[in-house]
Formats: sequence, structure tokens, C-alpha cells
Amino acid sequence: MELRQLRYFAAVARERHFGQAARALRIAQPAVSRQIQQLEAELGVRLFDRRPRGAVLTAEGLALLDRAERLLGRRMRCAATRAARPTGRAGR
Amino acid sequence: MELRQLRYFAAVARERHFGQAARALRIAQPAVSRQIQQLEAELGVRLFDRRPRGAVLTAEGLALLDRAERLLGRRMRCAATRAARPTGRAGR
DNA sequence: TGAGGTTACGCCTATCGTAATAATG
DNA sequence: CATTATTACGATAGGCGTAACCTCA
Repeated sequence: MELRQLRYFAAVARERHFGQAARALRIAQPAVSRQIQQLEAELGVRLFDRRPRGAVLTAEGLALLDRAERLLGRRMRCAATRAARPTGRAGR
Repeated sequence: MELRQLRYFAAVARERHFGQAARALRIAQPAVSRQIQQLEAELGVRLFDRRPRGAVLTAEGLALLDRAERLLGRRMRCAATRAARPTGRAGR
């Protein structure tokens, strides 16, 4: 599993739309579709119900969304990134 | 940033050794070195002090390790992963 | 000089985008 | 029949492994 997949997944969940998610991500729709499929295959669950008017989260998808957003939200912006500021030590 | 980078980083931090981390990860040493470099570049910090006897975490590295292990530990094993049982994995 | 990390280079896998296809109300 | 997701396919980028090089006590 990679963060990219979670990011795409979260986008689709937010937009409830593969195409709109793709637009928000600045990529093509098939790329989103593929990553979601991969994620579903790896997890062994169906994350979305594909409908002609868009995609709706399944129960498992909803549960994953909670975790995924939490993970994405706290990426790695705490400890190390703070040191990237001019707070004293800067190696290069 | 990808989970792969965090996984490699955590391995090096645990082993305090690029080569040993590579062995633990079942990959070659340069692969580890490259991913760590990428991570350092993205974060803008030096995560390890390379020494002739191994690698030691910098203060920023230590802080990142804490977050990384937490993230890796709670990957996505809650809701969806429950359905991901055997018969589906194909390595290389 | 030896242990360990990095750079160079070629291969292979994965991802992406465009276009065509299938499915559903 | 229109809208939306999927599959096919060629092109591109990224990651990995082997080999050679550099660095430091």
C-alpha cells in the first residue's frame, strides 16, 4: 500500500465521483480508477459502489476513509519538517 | 512522500546500519540509500549521520522515527484489511 | 586498509494519458 | 441515450540491482 492510493481514495470519497476526483488530483480518470482497484484488491474489499451518477462509499470504504484522512492529514509535517525551517540547524 | 520511504527509514533507524537494513528489507543497499536521500531531500533535513561504523539518527531523524513508526504500525489494518485474507498475494 | 555509504548505469516494473468499450438508470 | 467507470495500449518515469568509487577512522 502506498500513500498515493490513499490520496486518490480520499479524493474520490470526498468528490463521490471518479472523474471529479481525477480533476481535483490533476490526473486522468483511469489513473484514479486503477489505483482504487489496486487498493481494493490489496485490502480485499469493495470500497465504492459504482453507480451511473457517481460513486458512493461502502461501509468498508467509509471506515477506511476515516483512517486514511487521519494518516494523510498528519503526513510527516510534525517533527522533521519543522527542522526544515530556519530554526538553527540546516545541513546544506 | 511514500510509505516505502518511511519503511526503509524505519529499518535503517532500527538497525542503525544501511546495509543491515537492506538485508532486513531483502533489497540491495543502494535502494535504501536512494530512498533515504529522497526522503531527506523532500523534508529538507538530514535524518542520519553517516559514520564509518554505521548510521546514527539525528535529532530530526529521531523525531521522524516516532511519527513514522506510529504511521507504519497502524497502516490500514482496521476496517478493510479484515477481509483481506490469503489467496491473493503474488510476489515476484 | 577496511568497513560502510554513494554514484553510475542498465533493466524492469509501475504509472500515466488517450482512446475505445461496457454498464446502468 | 447519456453519463460514468473500466479496459487496452503505447509512452514515460521511478525503483531496483550490480559494479565501481569515495570517505573516514
